[in-house]
Amino acid sequence: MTEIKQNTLFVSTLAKGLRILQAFDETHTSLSLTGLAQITGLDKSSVQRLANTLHLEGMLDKDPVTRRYRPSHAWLSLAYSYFWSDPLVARAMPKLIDLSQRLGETVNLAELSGDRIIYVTRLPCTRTVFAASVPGRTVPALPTSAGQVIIATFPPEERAAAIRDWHVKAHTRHTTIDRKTLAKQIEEAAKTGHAITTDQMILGEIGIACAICTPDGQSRAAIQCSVSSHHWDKARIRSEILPWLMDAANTL
Amino acid sequence: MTEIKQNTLFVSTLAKGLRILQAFDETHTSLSLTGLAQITGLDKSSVQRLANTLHLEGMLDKDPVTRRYRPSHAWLSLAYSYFWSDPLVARAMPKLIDLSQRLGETVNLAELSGDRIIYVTRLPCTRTVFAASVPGRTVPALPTSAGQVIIATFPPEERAAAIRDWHVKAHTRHTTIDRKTLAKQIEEAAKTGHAITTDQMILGEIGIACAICTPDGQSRAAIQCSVSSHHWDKARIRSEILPWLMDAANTL
DNA sequence: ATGCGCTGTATTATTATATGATACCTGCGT
DNA sequence: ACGCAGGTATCATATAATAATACAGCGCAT
Repeated sequence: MTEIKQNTLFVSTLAKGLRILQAFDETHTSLSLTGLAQITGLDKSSVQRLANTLHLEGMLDKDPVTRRYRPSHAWLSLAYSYFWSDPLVARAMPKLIDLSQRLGETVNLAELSGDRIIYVTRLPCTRTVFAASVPGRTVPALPTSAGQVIIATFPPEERAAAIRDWHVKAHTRHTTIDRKTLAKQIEEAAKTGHAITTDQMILGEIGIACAICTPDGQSRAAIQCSVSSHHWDKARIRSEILPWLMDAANTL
Repeated sequence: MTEIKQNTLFVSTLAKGLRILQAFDETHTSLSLTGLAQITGLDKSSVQRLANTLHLEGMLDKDPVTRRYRPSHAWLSLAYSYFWSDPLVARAMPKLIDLSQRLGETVNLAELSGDRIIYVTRLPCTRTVFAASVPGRTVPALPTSAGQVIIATFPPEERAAAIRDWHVKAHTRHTTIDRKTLAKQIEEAAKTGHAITTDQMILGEIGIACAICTPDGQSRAAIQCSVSSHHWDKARIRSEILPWLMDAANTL
């Protein structure tokens, strides 16, 4: 079928099984056999066998009456294993907790994943949209505070390449998609050591981020704080939030 | 190899791939090829092909120098999909946030998963051990506050079966493993509508839980709060924490 | 330096095993 | 009562996973 990857070290059956798992997302919270077949593009019979296997192995729950499949608790167990495998999580967690208590605002550990930012751990302190309160969400890196502050640590060519090539997508009507503007913002982040963005992914949300650097000065992660623009302005953010964020990021 | 499950609807290759993923846990945060082979019991060649496939599909990161495999960010994306698929998470999140702010203590959404409790979302408010601060952790249901309060909602026979059959394992030297005692505690939970346990999974930790019931009175989930026994005693917990927990659980 | 052992990589013949077409069953709506 | 959609079960076929084997790289000890 898929003609590429005719490598003998590539197990296409397993790859197909993974496509079943990845068919579930924000909009597809439960899927029928035929739904899975449509999304994955796999044969109905294949989906039947693969989904059945995933079910027997505890990776998919199956509603006995609707026969629809759903992600199982095992998906959370995998995340749990991830948290242990990422050394930054254990190091950052106590500082994140302190920060969230001190600021009374949502703080996140964000990491670079390809050209996107993934929120690895989130400590929501105020009611917000659901997507912003659970870990694992990914968003384009370029227009977000965490992304900008990470890119700002890159050597010049890599930084330019990111600004030129990385994908952006408007999530709100105010998402910055102009690459000239993004370049300026990233340059600013390089100078000041932080980035503040507004209305990028969610309207009314301000993001503040500081990079977590390795000893060589490079960065793949950031500490990020999300606040409401109804309660905060940039001046107050700079005086009341930034110093704490900076300190936490620098001691990691 | 595995002689059972010779069902034509069972794709053993996929099942083997899943075993690779599940080889990672608290103690195995990164694994070499041979390490994977040992843990999974699979042939070295199979592991090579399966791990390679998982790597190419973005499910495993590979350290280019040590050649060791690690969980990838994709594992968090799966958790993200889970959060959307579980309707309880979206309903509970705002209440959990309010609770954590009001109490200033760690609150969790716990669900029953077989004979174990899985912490689905966690809002840590005080520094604690790492395992207690990230979602996805599972523990035996019987001795934990959340487990007891859930089992307490079961009809008599199911409750008895759980107390008799479900697995328990001592995590601390004070973990309750005596089933008579557990039966009493669960009966107490049925009467009072809540459960309070001490030193069950972590020394110095007190757990308080209230069940989240469906209209028919059954329960598969609980709101749980963890506090330190150095700062709290049962009387103060009952007066200052319980009413809020109860309220949150009852309105879900 | 030399050789050994360990771990990861690549290749191959063999056949086990995934495939997808097909037929059957069930429940729902008309 | 009927047709249809979605889920389930069966089966012949050849694709694609298997595991044995050989090769390469690295560290370690002699």
